Amino acid sequence: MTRDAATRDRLITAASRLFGKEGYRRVTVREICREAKANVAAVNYHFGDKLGLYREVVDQAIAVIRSGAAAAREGGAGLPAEDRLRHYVHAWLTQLLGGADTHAWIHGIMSHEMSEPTPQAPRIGREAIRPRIEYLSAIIAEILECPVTDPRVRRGTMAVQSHCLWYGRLPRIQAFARAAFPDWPNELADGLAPLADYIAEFSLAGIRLRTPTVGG
Amino acid sequence: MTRDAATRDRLITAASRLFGKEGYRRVTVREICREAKANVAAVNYHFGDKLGLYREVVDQAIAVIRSGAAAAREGGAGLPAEDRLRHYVHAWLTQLLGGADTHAWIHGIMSHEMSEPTPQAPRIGREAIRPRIEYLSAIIAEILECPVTDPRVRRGTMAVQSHCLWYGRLPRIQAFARAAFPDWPNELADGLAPLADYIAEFSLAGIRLRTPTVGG
DNA sequence: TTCGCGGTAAAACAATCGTTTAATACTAGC
DNA sequence: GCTAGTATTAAACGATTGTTTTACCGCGAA
Repeated sequence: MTRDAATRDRLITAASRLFGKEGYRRVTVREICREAKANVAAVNYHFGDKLGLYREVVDQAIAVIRSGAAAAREGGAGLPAEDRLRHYVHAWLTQLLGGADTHAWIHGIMSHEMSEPTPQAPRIGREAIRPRIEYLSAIIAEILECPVTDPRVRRGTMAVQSHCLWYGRLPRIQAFARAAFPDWPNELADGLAPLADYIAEFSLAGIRLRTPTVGG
Repeated sequence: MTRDAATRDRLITAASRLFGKEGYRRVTVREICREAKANVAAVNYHFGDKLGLYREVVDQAIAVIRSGAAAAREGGAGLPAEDRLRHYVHAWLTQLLGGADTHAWIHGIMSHEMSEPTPQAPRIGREAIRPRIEYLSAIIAEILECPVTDPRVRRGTMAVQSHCLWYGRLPRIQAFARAAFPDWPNELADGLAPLADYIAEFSLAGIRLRTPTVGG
């Protein structure tokens, strides 16, 4: 690895952490370079411009997400649909909240892309979110014994998605909650297994409803 | 109403819309003044600084939210707990997605405060979110026939909250979804009643689970 | 009228942003 | 050991940000 690649890597590492934490817009090039111990011009030299660096970070994020989705797919192979959903929720929450060495920055980027999209947003939708949605939809369609085009499949998928992504922003949510309720407990005090179980069972109960969704 | 109050109001109106759409940070003072047809110095003259204007906008947002929560409380008075939850979901989604004359900007502000907090975030937590959480928690505790301090109440509340807030960002979500699936349908094609019903029934099914949440 | 004052306007302020420049330090190839 | 090309550095650039300044306008009171 040449000197070049070293600072290149340091820049990507720092940028990943910062972009994940604060979003593309809020992070400054100077901040990245300070953390990477590189000169201010390093970003433009190695990546053309700030968006070029971000594009590279998004590349890595997409790759990790896809491999994670593939792992979840393989890990659940052969299991009945409901167990595959339980497995999926577990795997995703682990990826989201798994600890210090986790890829939390990735979902930080996706979360920020949701509230403040960059030119990379469509790519993230196509290459990172789509495989997830397709996998989850197939599980739910199997549970409901209906085609994946059924509206209930889409809504059930959104329900699981929203629940998991909500807890993916747990630190921020708890900061808010503790402003309102000072003794709000730490949801992960007993690890994330109880939480993942709750989300899975809660979702399964809702998905299993076969009644048409019109009216009360 | 003096000339002064007129531009003051125009500034608040423009700022509410823009802050709700883009968040505090991303909106510029010049942008607000251009939309309000006021001079660039008007913000500093009337509100001290940009944050003072934002504080005033947040004041109004909190007032509207609290009155909305009070209306939902009264509208559901006397009903059984499950119907109160259905009513609550309906009312909230209406406020979130009700149309052009709605207060969507309010939840835009809250959504942005979640991913990019400002100094106003704790106040929003205390004065806007807390009453909501307390009301919803009381409903769920009644359904579960348990004290509001039970962890299942908190998790059930978060489940409803996450589901509703997810659809509160429906426009952005659909933009993302259509990048991945070009023919993603419009969830509100038949109005928001079917969607609200789905969310309510989905949530009730999950909440009704009495089984302890540990293990599978 | 003249004065005082709240409101508005144009211009400029300092700070910060992403980016560029020009010079220097380093390394590989002959 | 010299050269060519790459990587790094300090400094500055132009654009944009929130804010301040200064002058001006309109209008009721003395």
